[in-house]
Amino acid sequence: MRWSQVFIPTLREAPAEAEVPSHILLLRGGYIRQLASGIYSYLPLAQQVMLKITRIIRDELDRMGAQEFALPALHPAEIWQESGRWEVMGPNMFRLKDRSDRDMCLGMTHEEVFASIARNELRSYRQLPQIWYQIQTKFRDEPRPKSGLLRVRQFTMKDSYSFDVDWEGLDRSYRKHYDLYCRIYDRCGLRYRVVEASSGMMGGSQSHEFMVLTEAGEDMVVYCACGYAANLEKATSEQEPVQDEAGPETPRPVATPGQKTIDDIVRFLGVSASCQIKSLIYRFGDQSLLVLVRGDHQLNEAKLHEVLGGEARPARPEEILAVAGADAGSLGPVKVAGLRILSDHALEGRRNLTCGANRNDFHLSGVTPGRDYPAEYFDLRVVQAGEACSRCRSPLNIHKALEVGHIFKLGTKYSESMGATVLNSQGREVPVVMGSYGIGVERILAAAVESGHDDDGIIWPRSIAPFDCLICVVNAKDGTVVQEAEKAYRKLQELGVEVLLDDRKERPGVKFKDADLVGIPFRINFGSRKLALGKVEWVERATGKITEIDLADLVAHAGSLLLADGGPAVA
RNA sequence: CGGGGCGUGGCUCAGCCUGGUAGAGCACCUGGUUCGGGACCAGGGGGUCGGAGGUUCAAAUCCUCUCGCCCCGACCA
Repeated sequence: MRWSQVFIPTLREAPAEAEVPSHILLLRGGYIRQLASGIYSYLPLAQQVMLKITRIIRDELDRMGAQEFALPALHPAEIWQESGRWEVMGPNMFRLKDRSDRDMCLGMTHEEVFASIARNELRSYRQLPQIWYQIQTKFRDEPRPKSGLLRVRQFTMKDSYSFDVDWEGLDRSYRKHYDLYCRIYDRCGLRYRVVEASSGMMGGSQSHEFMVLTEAGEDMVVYCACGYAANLEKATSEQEPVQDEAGPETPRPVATPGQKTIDDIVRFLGVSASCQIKSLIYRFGDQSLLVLVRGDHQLNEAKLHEVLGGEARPARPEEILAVAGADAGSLGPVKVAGLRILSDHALEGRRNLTCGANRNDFHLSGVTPGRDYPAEYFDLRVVQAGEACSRCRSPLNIHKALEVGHIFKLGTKYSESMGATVLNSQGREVPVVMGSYGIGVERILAAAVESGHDDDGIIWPRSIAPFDCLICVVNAKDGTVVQEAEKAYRKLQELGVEVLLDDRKERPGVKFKDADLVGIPFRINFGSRKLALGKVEWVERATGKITEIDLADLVAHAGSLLLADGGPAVA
């Protein structure tokens, strides 16, 4: 392609709405434009990248024996009502009515549609396993779209679904996808981690997320040199034992006027945070819960939801007062009537702790769990960096990360609710065991920019760059330069190299700035002075390294460098 | 949804507090000079100041409402 004929509207300055690097650079580089909050148009360069990524995804899935479908994005309400998710999805689902006033929606995901095909068509275990996939647009009315392409309301997802007759089959399909995803992200040039994750609204028994470590990410991942890695929502750790303080051996009220926070009590009573009980009141449905964690720990709401099997929310101030007779800051588990008490394991077996007295401006010291209050124990705390890995006891790391893929063992959740059954080898009717697997295509693109850029612009991994290389006509008025560049352009194209020719009548500085911004991995400079000596410059975008090569060797050089491997591209 | 911020030529912003002729840089068009890291000179085109209502002799500016966008908290690829 010729730059003069491709629409690449680069911007000198970053639009005010962009904050994260990928958003800024994709706008400035002329890749994307925003249509509305969380809705973007992909311009020709971005479309090239999207095609590169989907080509890799297709290639890997097809090689695995998965079959590509194309399902509708527009769904009738019925199938979502059958699975129960018409309600569950709430305002995240784009809903509309057709001309006959029937409820419809835009697909957020396609378990229901695929399950409806499966239940109508799959009859026998002999037809299994099946792996079905599509690369298609998803619509989710996110509460808060943000960061350019990182969280949007319309996006492209590769979603695949496996159907097996039993759980062993699901394990195999799941493992295949796990390995497949690793190959896909490797080929896309991403550095990622696979972490244990919670399944959220998808339901199911086991899931892994594929995470790219980046500051722009919205998740936190916990990982260890030994290979342990988990989403912070799911992560566990070992803790050092804490020395209990000496105390009255029986709960004793202490006046603590105006002292509300854990830190207040540390200063006021000289009791360390690890010897305090943090008491939180939550509402779960129409009941109130008292949730306890150690004073220096944080409650992990995701774990609480897992334990409860549903969403709980923090109680409002007036609810707290009604339930406990005191305000937040003076709450505790001793002598609270009629409340289910859920405690983190870290409080089990401790003695002489300090907590609120359920009376404003008073605390209790000498509180011993079990003796002074009953509790159910669960893992409810947020892991903190530096705590010991529960596998190898090394200190854990925590880093921000962006989720680029997620695989779930769904089990029979959808096949049961939607009646997708087959006869097994014993002739018994059993629900199909399903898995579902998703890749966010735009997120791969955005993650690549987040982890591949410098002050001048984007640095694409070679495998997903919009072009393999750029020929820069440095001196556009020099007829010989133009002629030779055109000749090289044609030769490289014939060789099968995807090359962009910057044939614009611009000054060199403008072209260099644009080239760096757009981020094509290699730039070949055709300049008057060097060309007179029979040389051109081969410039590597990532390093800025310039190699002079003989014009006569250019095609061979490019061919060996750009068409070589076929294996994983290097970022 | 709660909290904060911003809407002024295509882009970045000034002007608003203290009402009185709508501005700058970049981009764009014409001519000229430049030509290896976002050139310079001269001339030119382009804006219902997000929208509606109000106050006023007079509103980009003050008031009310509304829409949009961004950011911070609970969700997800």
